[in-house]
Amino acid sequence: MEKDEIIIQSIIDAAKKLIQQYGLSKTTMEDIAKAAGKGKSTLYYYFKSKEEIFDQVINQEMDDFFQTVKTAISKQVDASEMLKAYIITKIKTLKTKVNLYRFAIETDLHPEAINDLFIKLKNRYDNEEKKLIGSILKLGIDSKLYRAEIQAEIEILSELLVTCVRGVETEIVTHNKYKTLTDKADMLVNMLTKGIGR
Amino acid sequence: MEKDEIIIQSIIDAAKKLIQQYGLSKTTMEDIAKAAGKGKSTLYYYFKSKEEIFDQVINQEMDDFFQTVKTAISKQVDASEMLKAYIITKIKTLKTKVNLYRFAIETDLHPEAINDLFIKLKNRYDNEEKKLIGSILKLGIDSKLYRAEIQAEIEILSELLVTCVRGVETEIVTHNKYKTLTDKADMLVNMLTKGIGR
DNA sequence: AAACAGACCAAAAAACGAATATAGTCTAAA
DNA sequence: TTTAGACTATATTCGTTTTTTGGTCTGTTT
Repeated sequence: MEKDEIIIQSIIDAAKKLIQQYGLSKTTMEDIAKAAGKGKSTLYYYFKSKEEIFDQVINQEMDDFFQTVKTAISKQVDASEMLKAYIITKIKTLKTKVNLYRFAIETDLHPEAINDLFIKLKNRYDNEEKKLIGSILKLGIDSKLYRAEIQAEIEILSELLVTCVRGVETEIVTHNKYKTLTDKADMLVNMLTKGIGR
Repeated sequence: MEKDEIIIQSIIDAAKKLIQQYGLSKTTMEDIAKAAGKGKSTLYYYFKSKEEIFDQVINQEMDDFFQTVKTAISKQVDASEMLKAYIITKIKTLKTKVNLYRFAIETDLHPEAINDLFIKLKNRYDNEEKKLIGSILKLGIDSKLYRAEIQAEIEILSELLVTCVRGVETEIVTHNKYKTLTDKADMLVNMLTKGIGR
């Protein structure tokens, strides 16, 4: 890593820690500067605004999140197991992140600033997620696990799956129903593969 | 209808209209009284608090909502068609209600009062919805459309389906993706019955 | 009594202005 | 090139006053 990259990262890390402790709105540029052992104006040498720092913090967290899910998927042997791993890992990781930022969520959630943030994140990662699921389905077809006919509908099916998992996600995270997670994941994937019809 | 029932309903109707126009928090007891052509204290003769009036308004709307969905389901010939009708009618009806209360949602959504409301509604209707889906699945099994084995998992499967539909709901309502509604409903039910495995 | 109105009150919310904090800039020094 | 610190204009917080509002009480009409 270049020297200035190290400094940039140390600033982001300082901001990350402060956001976790105090929330977005209570974290000031001076707090960050002090925590990073720099003067405030130094931050403006590396970043053009407060928002840019926050964006980077959030992007790093999201990338980390996504990476965790991808790694879990890559360890599985077939498409159906991958889908299960996707659901379970995603929700578990979400839980730890929510826990990490639990205080920040409490203090910041009401202002609509956070709402804009969610929209930004959704636009950014929704598509990647669809593509990820799409590639798993494709793999399932190629390995003869899934019927070839679904190839034509793979796009909308991926979208549907992401949406369904998001429903499960919301249910589980907002109502603390973690016990049912693996059951639901198994059932969803079983239903998906075998169907309930006779 | 009894005379006092008529008056009670007229008060509720007045409140309903005002809530749609101005939102929960901007609708005062005096507004309601004036709109109903009564004095303020008269409202307290029929209702014990403002909250009680609002609860009744919301309950009526929810019952109406639920009734619309049930009616649509009852017109279908088999379980799978019922499930499709459930998804489509629910989301369409939701859309019209959201539209009706669009202004109220705008002005009221931030305060956490509305959050408590959602929790109340969820607790109240979630279970009814699960039972509804459960009964459709049961019907599907009885009519040999669905495999008998799923009988054992009917509870958790209903819960899963409600959750998935809620995901689709959120996606469609918050991102105005109404065009994809019937496609998604068809695909979800097809996936559910036939599965994608080979 | 049943159904209502209007004055009334305490408590909550809105309005307002002063004090404070904060994002971002500028200048200069290391 | 990198950093600090003083500086400013704007946004936020905070304490105070004023207004609004849910709810009660008293009394009047039906």
